[in-house]
Amino acid sequence: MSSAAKTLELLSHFSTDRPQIGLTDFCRLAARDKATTYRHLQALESAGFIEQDAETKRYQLGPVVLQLAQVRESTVPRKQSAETALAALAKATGETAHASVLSGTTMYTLASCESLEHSTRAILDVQTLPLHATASGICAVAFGPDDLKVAATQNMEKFTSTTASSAQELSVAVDQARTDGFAYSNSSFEDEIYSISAPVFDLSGGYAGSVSVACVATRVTEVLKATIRQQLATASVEITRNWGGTVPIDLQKTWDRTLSLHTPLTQNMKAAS
Amino acid sequence: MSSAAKTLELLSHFSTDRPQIGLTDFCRLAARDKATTYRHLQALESAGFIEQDAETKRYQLGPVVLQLAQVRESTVPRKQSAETALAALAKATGETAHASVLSGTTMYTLASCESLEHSTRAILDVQTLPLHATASGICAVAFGPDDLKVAATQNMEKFTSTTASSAQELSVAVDQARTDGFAYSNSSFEDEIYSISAPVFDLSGGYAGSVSVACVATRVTEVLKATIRQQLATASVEITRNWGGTVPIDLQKTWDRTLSLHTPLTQNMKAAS
DNA sequence: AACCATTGGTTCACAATGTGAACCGTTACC
DNA sequence: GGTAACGGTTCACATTGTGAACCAATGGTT
Repeated sequence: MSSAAKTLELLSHFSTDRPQIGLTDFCRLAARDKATTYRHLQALESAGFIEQDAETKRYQLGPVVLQLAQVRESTVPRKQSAETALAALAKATGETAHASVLSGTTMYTLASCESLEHSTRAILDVQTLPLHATASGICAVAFGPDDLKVAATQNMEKFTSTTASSAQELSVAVDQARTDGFAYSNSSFEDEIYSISAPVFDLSGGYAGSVSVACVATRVTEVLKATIRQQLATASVEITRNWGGTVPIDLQKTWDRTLSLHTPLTQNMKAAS
Repeated sequence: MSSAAKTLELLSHFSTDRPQIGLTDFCRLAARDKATTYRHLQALESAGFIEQDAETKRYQLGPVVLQLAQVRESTVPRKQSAETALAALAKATGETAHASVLSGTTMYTLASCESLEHSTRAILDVQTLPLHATASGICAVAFGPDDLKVAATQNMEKFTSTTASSAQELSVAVDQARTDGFAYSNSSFEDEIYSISAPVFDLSGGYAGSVSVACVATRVTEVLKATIRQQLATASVEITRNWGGTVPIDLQKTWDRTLSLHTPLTQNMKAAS
């Protein structure tokens, strides 16, 4: 592992829950020597990635990350162009909507939007999402590049009792996603969270990310699931359009079939032609 | 220079003008060996800071920077809480308003807002601002921590014919800023741009950043300057409040004096008590 | 088709840079 | 006034970084 990688790794320990970190804490989190950690922090600080609170001596993210984010968004405007669709999705479903993007073989959460309808709701921290344990991840494996299957089985950390722990289990979920057009996860990453995802595409024509709805598991019914699938399809089309792509026609047909199969009250008799 | 610092430095070459960079270009920009640069890029890529376009093989900023920015903004909400004031400032002055923050001895642009009033206007790229050559920087030296004076004289790159190139010249500008409550720069960083800045404070009680108006130099008149000063004082008070600080009372008095001295039509006879 | 220029990527001998146990000074809490 | 926890520093040691030279692929030129 390169020294630069170790240095960058330090930044990943910041989160909204832990926005300021002291030297000793960093040593614990990174499991590294104090002197080493200190040097790394110095490098980050002199580059503007972090700054030190003059009083508490603790470190926090610096202004440079805002600049980089601005450049990224002005180049590849993913986040901003997904947000309105997410808001609509959260409103229509009454649950938490979020979008994630694939970079390499890692899924990153991009934005999330909570519905105000219920007092209990899924809360997502900004983080990376494991491929094997989340609806977003399974969606990526199902509709993304082929190497993701391998990457997913590489690290199958068991987060909960229902986390897939073998390539077989994963395959079942992926196959389901392919036949349904939607990926599911039932408390397999975080307890009591049921998620459904749909893929989003960009101008390269390939899979770019997932749009998902995370529900409080106890609230899930077949009716809610049907609503979510319906809304996810709409949201995926919109975000895909914003990202310069188009939803593959056969996926659209898959959605149509799935939606008509599960519509609670028979009202929609169109089948995939 | 640490290897990590060299690696991080690569990221600074991204900008809205140059959002994608190839390996060879990086070598040129960073003046470093190809193998070295490649390893650095690999480290950045595996940490999610950059991603490679599969077709063109060029690199661009990755999703991680968005997450970091989100954490930073949710912790220290500088950018968002400055934006409404900047919009008002741009609207009231008809010129480009921007805010910048100090981290260590470096000034970083945080946000900018262009007025739509004129077809020609100042355009600011996201970048770091030299202390000796910009109104924001001089403002920082005048109202910020003492070590900035030294830092400013350390690197006095001559950007234009009017860039301050000696500690004396800088001192004059800084003294002017202290007696006026506003800092000025006349085409000293970019040609044809005249800027005025006011300091902004945060909850530590000290200088935190500058709010500025950048004008097309040919449009500057005494009347416009008076308007800008007036609006800057208002904007500084508002942003300072958003950042949890208060504008020092003696600075307020300085502003009052300056504003009354320069008010074109005698209407404001109050002097500093 | 042979040529050259340019690109991204890789190898390996060499040495610069990174490493961590032990250390110092300060603060804060019994 | 002992001591524990913190941020920061030193120095002998070795892991890690370095860049000239190399390879393979692409694309334009003669």
